[in-house]
Amino acid sequence: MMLQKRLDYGFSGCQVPATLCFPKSSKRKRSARRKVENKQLCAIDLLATVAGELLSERENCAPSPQCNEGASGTNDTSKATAKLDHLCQKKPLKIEPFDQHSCNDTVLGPEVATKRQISCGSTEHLQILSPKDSGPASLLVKCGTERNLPASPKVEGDDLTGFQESENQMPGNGLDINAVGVYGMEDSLDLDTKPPALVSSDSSTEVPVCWNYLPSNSSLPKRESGMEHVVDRDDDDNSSWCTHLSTITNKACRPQCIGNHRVRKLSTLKYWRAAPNILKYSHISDYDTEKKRSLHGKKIYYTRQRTQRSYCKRRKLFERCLVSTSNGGMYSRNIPNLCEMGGIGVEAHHPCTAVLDTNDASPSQTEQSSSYNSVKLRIKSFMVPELFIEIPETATVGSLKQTVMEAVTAFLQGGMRIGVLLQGKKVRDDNKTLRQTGISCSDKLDNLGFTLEPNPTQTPPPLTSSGGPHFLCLDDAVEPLARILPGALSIDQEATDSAPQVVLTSSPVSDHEPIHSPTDTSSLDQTPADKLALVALPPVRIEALAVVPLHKPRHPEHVQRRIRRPFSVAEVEALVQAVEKLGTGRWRDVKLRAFDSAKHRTYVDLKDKWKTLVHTARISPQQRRGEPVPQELLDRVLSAQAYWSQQQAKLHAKPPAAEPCLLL
DNA sequence: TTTAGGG
DNA sequence: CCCTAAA
Repeated sequence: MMLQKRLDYGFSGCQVPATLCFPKSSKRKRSARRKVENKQLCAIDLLATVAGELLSERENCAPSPQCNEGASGTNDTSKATAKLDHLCQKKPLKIEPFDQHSCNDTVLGPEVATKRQISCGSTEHLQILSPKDSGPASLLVKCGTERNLPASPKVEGDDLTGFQESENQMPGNGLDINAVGVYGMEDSLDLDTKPPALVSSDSSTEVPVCWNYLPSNSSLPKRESGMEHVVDRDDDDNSSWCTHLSTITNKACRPQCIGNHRVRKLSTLKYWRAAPNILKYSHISDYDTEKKRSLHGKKIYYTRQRTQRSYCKRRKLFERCLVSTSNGGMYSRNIPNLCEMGGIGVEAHHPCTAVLDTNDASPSQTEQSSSYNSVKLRIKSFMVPELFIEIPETATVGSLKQTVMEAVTAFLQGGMRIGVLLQGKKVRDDNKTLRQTGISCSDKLDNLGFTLEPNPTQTPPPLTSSGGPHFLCLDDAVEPLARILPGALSIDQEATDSAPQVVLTSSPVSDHEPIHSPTDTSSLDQTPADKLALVALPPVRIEALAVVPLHKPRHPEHVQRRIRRPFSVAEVEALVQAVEKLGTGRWRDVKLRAFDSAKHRTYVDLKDKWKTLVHTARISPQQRRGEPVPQELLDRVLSAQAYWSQQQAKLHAKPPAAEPCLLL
């Protein structure tokens, strides 16, 4: 155990690339609409098809001659589906770790992980790739007049140079299976230093800005340049657009201005905060988080405020790297939480904006344009839920791949569903047309998001992978930081620490936080179904859903926001009891007394909770949200608050006075 | 590190 | 929950 460091990989989601568009099955005339609805796939179903195929074909993957010929123009989504099926069946997925610090998308070979500096406490990029050598994988579904342009090849060279070079520059390797260049949008916007944009001389193409400054232009073989050959002319009359199963870093390296709807320069600091749940590295356990904090200092996760003023060269180098990845895919923000398995970037293509904007046009107008009136969405990727993997440092990259594959496979066994979010609200009625739903206007398309959801009717996937030395588990909604350690090490330090601890009070708040073993079902209040339901968290209000670059967890240096973990009534009870006893100014003692074994509750948390409790108690019950706290408890909160604030006032009044007695 | 308070 | 200032 001592000799074998383990690698904790937190996956906030794997991205499964996909692109599709579909007709807007909505017309003014009811009959027409019915016709459309009957004949064409509902958008949601189509999405499900895509996702399902992408996710299920991994088993049956016959070699494919090619799947990369451009799709022929058609409005028929059944053809589109067929195309998707075709693609999916022929394209097994692969799991590849790659170097986040290089634009090469360098795929690691089967070397030992340690040789690649995939080391403990760091996070490496992982991605789900389209199959190697399968050619440009286009999931493009033709709609309207767009044509499929040459897709970019995926680079899978063995050149590890970038990686190696970066090793000394980075505070650590990021293992980030999440995808599209989300790194440091905010950073990028604020830094003056940007890598030179590498712009192709080919007017019809744009070569992404890449952070490794590899020479790149369109004349170079794309397989060497490691960049996508992006053709993107949304505004063309031809509505030409090219999509592909792009890889994560490829996305990350996309040019800054590739279309009005593609890139938003947003200060993601704001959105980061606005969508903490999806942004955070929530798979990292508190333990890990705290470990990191202690390692790097508690201020490391500030973004620019800090990085700008106080960081060393290494830091700057890192941020330089962030810059060029700043324009990753567009992703929905304010997705409720990662337990809904992340958002999916959606891009809107408007072949005929005028039509889209003429919802109030006369029927004839609408009718006339209806054939041209389709909704084109580009789903850059699907995300699978967070996974937590622990793997020996001596494990090979190959086994890492295998482990990740098993994790993904295990999850996918349960079946998937697609959720549609429009402006942050879940669209539940599958029978509505897109137009009825509002998925037709350009502005709303920007607010469209997709989630992958586990099929609730399926049995949860096994928590452990079969055979291998690696164990993995799904993050569950309540305990998103769950992890399972390999073999005999299934009790980690934290468990060891907390297990023998004696809770001073009969506090119900012992820390059941991480799942330390597959058999640990002792978590309070949680049924297994709850644990595996990725939407089990309490409903989260979603404000305006907008599109921002996918916030994949950023560099591990940027410790992510912690998971929100609402206090249970039992915890509130314990807190109230402790505060009654100790007062409102001794949060550390409160923590020790009542929450000592709840590692995820800090004294700051308790103080904050008390603050909110007091507030809750003072507002009307109608205004309260979340799990209702018994009025009796709230009353106690108020009285304790009153009492202790009075005591505090007395203390201030006459300092020499003795400490107030614990009357309660 | 803790506390206190604003965000 | 986060972030900080101040103790």
